[in-house]
Amino acid sequence: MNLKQLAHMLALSQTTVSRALNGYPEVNEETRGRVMDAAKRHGYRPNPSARRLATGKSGMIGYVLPTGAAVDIDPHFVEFLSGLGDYARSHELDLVLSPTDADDQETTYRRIVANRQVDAVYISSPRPQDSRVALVNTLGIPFIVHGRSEGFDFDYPYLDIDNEGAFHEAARLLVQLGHRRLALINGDDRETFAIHRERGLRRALAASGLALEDRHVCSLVMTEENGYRAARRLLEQDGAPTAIACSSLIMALGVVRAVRDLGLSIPGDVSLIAHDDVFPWLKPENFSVPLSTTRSSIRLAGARIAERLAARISGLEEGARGEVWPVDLVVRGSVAGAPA
Amino acid sequence: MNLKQLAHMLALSQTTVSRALNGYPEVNEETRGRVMDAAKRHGYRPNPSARRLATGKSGMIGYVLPTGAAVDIDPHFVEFLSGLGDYARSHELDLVLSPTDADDQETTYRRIVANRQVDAVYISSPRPQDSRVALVNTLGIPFIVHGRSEGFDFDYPYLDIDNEGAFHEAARLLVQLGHRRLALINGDDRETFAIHRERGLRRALAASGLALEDRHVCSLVMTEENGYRAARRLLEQDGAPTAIACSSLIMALGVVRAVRDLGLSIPGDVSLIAHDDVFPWLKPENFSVPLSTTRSSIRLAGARIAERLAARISGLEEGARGEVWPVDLVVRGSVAGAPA
DNA sequence: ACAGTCTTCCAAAGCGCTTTGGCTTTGTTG
DNA sequence: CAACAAAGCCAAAGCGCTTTGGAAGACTGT
Repeated sequence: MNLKQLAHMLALSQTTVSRALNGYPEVNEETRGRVMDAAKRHGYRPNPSARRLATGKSGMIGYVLPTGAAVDIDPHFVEFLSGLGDYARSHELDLVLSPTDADDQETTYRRIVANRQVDAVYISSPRPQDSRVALVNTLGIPFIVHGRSEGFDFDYPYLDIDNEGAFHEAARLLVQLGHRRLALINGDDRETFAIHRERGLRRALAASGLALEDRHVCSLVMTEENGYRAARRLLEQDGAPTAIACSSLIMALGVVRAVRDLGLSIPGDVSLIAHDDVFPWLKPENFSVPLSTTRSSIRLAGARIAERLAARISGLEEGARGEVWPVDLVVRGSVAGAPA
Repeated sequence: MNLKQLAHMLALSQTTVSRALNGYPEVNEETRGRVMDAAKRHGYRPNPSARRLATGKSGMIGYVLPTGAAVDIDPHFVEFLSGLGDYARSHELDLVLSPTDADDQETTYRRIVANRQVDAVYISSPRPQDSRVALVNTLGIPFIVHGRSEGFDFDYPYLDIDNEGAFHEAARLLVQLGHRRLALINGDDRETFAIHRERGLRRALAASGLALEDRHVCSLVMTEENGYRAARRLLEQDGAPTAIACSSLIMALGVVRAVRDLGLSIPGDVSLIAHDDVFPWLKPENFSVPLSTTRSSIRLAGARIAERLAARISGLEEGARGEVWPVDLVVRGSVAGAPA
């Protein structure tokens, strides 16, 4: 059942039917009623291929998915996706993933924009002066950055959490508890979120006349194994830290294992705070010692980004609006006063 | 730059240019050369919207993503996606995710097929007599099931791992080591994979005149917390099992925690084997006691499915070919002889 | 009653590609 | 050399929708 047939059986022109269906004003409400009704009765659904050829709109949002033998997709992605789906589901928005060689994302962005394959894109895990942000900004497609880039001479729309504030608060708490030697087990420090977290931690220390020693900072891909390695390295040093801030729950698993292997205890010998993106399958309160966290639901962020992208597509949102969400500090058993 | 312009500057008809570009035989090779050359030089890329309106082919594969407030996307999905991307990346295949109310996937399948939004779909986490499989089969779109359904009067193409064989082997090993009371911590037992694993385990036990007691079987969503709960329940019983087979590495984390909480040890008091889908961020060899596993890379499965879908789209693969991959049993420190 | 203004609808022109059917031109064959 | 086939190319008709530029009829005010 296509427009032509529908129009014919209504004894109307395609124009009128099309307009009636799409809510244009120049059609009699009574006629619109008839059209809507017939459309529903016959299960008419406009052909999206035709519509997109005519309008250039696809009703989809895009994400360039960096892949490659040496590239692992972040498990956080699933949670983000859940959130995106939460919104998209009720708005008939689809998401198209364009897998791309991680080193050549630019070509793909250009392609999907030139081809009008999607109406908007989002960018995740941005770095300072991220070339993707600059590119997409000039390409003129609606977009939102999940996270933040830095060092541009233009503004752009983003949604980020207050990573700096989160780790600032976490560190402040630890310092208050008497800790003097803090350590940071961070994610890839080429990414902005990691930079912000380190900054927040440093700022809190500086406020008390303390400093973060370089040897107390680790920056690694966020796996359990790397958490373990980092923690061992830190804790086996002379002048080992008495408190660790950790950028991920998965790494924290490794940290806990390392602490145990070394015959130490949490929080007796070392306090631990990790960032929690809120996974349904791994909860900080269920760690052998309940884990203190800085918490922010990445799933909610996914939903919000879908919402904002939809708003941008339909022109309801404009300009370079940045949105920064506060992060909860949730104190549980894994922090205590510094050992004497 | 569109076809019309390109044809005009080559002083050829659109027909010929189109045919030259798409490898049709009725065009002189010399002409084809000229066309190809000019196309490349001017960076001509056919407009996919137009092409798909004309051909009905979209160059995308689809996945209906069940979502909802109570629905969590499986973290395995990310690894599967990595694999899919590994193949898709080099073949300009995009993946479109259609988020859908988990209870109403059928509508979405009908929609994406009716709309010709994608050229093929895959289905994951199938259950016996899964309605999605039956539906998609009748809709006539190329598809592959990741996993297996059962109880149909038709065959269908799938890729699955030998879950039954895997858990059969695992159980056989445990029995050989003298274990008499095995337990199973399984995933959602409405899904085929879980049924197959239980079947494999039962079969191995039966071969030695043993049986799997109902109270020794747990079926839960695969989270760390559920692993913990299940293990506690099992191990606090009278006649507690001396060996546990577990369907997921994430649950195994919880099992290990429970064992520790109960003052027991692995493998002294209880042996543990888990299924490992191979995550980059959580490795069985790094468990406090290295974990024995049945191992099969879900990422490779993703790549293979993409490959087969592409083959089906282009007509290279036909019929209801089922493909079952063997599963490795990797023995590490978490299994030992049954306690006396 | 007449010009002017809405309101409501329509015919037709795209959007950019593929594909059908046919027309030349060249080559082959008896 | 006429007859036929094959090779190489083209014009035009879709694919199914949106949108432009009117046109006809109904309504207004004078």
